[in-house]
Amino acid sequence: QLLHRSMEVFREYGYHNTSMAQIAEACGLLKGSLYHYYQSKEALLLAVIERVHQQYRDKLFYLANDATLTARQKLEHFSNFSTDFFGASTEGCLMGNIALEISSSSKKILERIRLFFNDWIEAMSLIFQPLCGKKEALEIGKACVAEVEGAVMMMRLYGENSYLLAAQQSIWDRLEGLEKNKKSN
Amino acid sequence: QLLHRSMEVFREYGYHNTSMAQIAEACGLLKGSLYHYYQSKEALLLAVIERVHQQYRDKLFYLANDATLTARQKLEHFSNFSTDFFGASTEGCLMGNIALEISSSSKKILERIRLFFNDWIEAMSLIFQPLCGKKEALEIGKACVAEVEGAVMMMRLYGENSYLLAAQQSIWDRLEGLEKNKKSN
Amino acid sequence: QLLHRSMEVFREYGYHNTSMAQIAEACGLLKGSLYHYYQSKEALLLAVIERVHQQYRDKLFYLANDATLTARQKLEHFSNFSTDFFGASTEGCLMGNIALEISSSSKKILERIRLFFNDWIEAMSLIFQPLCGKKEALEIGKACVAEVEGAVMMMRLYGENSYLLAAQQSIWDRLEGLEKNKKSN
Amino acid sequence: QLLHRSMEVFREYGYHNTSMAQIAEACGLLKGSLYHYYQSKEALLLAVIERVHQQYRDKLFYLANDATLTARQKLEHFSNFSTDFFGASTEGCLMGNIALEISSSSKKILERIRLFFNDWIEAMSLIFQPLCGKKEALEIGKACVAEVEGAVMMMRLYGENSYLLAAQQSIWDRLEGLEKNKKSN
DNA sequence: AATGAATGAGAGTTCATTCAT
DNA sequence: TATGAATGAACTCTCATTCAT
Repeated sequence: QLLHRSMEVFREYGYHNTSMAQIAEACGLLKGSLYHYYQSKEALLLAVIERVHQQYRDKLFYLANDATLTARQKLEHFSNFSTDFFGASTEGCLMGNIALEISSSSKKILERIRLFFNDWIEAMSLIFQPLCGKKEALEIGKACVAEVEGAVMMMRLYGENSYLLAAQQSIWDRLEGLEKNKKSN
Repeated sequence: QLLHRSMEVFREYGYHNTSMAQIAEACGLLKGSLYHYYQSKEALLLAVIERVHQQYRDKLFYLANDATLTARQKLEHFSNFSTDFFGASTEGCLMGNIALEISSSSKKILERIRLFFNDWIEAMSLIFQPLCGKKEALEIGKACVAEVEGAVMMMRLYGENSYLLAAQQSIWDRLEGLEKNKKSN
Repeated sequence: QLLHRSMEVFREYGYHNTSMAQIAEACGLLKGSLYHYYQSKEALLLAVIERVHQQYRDKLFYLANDATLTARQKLEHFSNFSTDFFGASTEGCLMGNIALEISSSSKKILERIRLFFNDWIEAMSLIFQPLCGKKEALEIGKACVAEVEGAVMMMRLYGENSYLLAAQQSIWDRLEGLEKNKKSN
Repeated sequence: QLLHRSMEVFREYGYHNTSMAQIAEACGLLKGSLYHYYQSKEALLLAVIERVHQQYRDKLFYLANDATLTARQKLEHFSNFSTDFFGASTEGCLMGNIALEISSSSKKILERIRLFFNDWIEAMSLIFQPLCGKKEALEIGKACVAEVEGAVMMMRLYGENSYLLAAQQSIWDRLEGLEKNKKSN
């Protein structure tokens, strides 16, 4: 799959340090051939981002809306997904990696990545919403996403995944704190 | 100051998306002239990183060792420093920005950046060490650094600094949790 | 009609600045499909040139040989044709446009375009032959063609057709000059 | 001289059929080096055009304003210049060659070339102004320029310069016609 | 007859780097 | 110390052309 292979290359090498020839090679093509599918490197990245976002939506974010699941169950899914997704390699998160280096060169890409994080944050906040106010839930959602991204960044830097586990634990702690709070009321 | 200007450019545009001409212009030089000071782009980045690390050491990290300060006082300094340092712009953290994009292309730089984070983590853990075990303090230090970096990443992505404040609050919460724990023992 | 659409594109954009994809699009095809009709871009241009030449022959040049027409009547036809043909747009003359840019890259095309101009010059000279010597008529024919081409070039440059009218007037003046000459003999 | 060599290449091969490598080779450089002087191919062409225009101005057009010269003397200069300039090769006129092929791709260049022709037309009309009305002189100027350009185009097409001589003769005829007219009044 | 995936050469351009001045 | 000309490799992208379908 062209987009999947491109994603892997972009995630590992970043945007500016990835050449079309490199991507083409990873896809078993010549660099000129890529332009048959995407009209530019930026358009290719955009398509990659959209695909990744779609995957998150289809496999993860939609669960946040599922009324039959408890907060714990939802968070369980989110934790597992993160572990599977980020834990598979130490290349980190495509969205995070790209976001940092692209923000100076392509507003279009940056905007697109923001949409992804908006969704993620919203999903996280939906998990916490039953346990606290809407506004507080949003703040927690933002904090959780930032925490995971920070952990993934450190994971990439050090090539080890203990950070990721710690971040997940921290999120569970938040949940438990809120649960305890609620009961005591 | 050549290194300071270079730092700003690298932080904003990243490594691969910054050209020597751009740096030279920011320094009021022509690109050929840069090679009188540093023998390559990588060497220049290395020097920039060293300087930034040195600044952190001289202005912040050394405080963690100061036996006359309480944990709260130390954390106060750390918070203020972060607010001043990262809050001044939304370009984020040079070390974090570069770490993500460089990890695939220069092991040397990556190693150097790890030294910085090692120091930072150690400093953070020294703050918490009086309140808990050494091992736990280290885990907390790692988590705090990851949390701040994640917040700074989101700050760069969204162009707003609310994430940074939340991360600092979260760190204070950890401190207070430990303090309460200790008293109750 | 494939050749007609191709002609329009070549006339507007020239040879080197026209891509097969552009031509294909103008013909409602994909670029690969063009190669079912013509084996190369050059062959396509050649066919276009031949078709245009044929049209000139069939609609205009043959009149120069018509013994039942006077010089004035012939010139009338030529004037009207030019007005219709070149006046319809300000894209100029395919033959002239291509001649200038192709002369360095394809002798074959150049030769073919010369055949067109040879015919045109001969036709013009046939108009004037009854009024002067054969040799002089040839010179006049060459001058007339050059004058029209110059005018069409300026028309393309300035996007206005006053030049064309002036050139036609100048040709009429030549005719009238010769007629007066002849009568006075 | 970089601009001179570039002019020769552009004149012979046109704009789109000339590569930067070709120009560089003609200048004894590598293609990348050209960008030290001009930031793009278009900018280089623009500079070439400006230089050629300047040469015409300095060597020819200014004469049209010289009140100490008669119309005949001025025209003499113009004829000689044309003979020298266009007669030296059969590559034709840079301005005309480029004008035709560029008009579809660069409005900027086209506008610049118009400035050249505006000057030329004005100079020609200044020659004729003493002999007729201002408005008529302008029409004559336009016609003369078109005639020369048409001749130069044919010269390039056929590789012979008889057309140029005929065009110059035609211009002299116009002058003599006006002179006769004036005397008879 | 027509498609569209794929090619491979070459285009314009950028850039880290060198070096004579 | 600083310049700026020059390099050569690499980059993104284009395009005429081929070919299996």
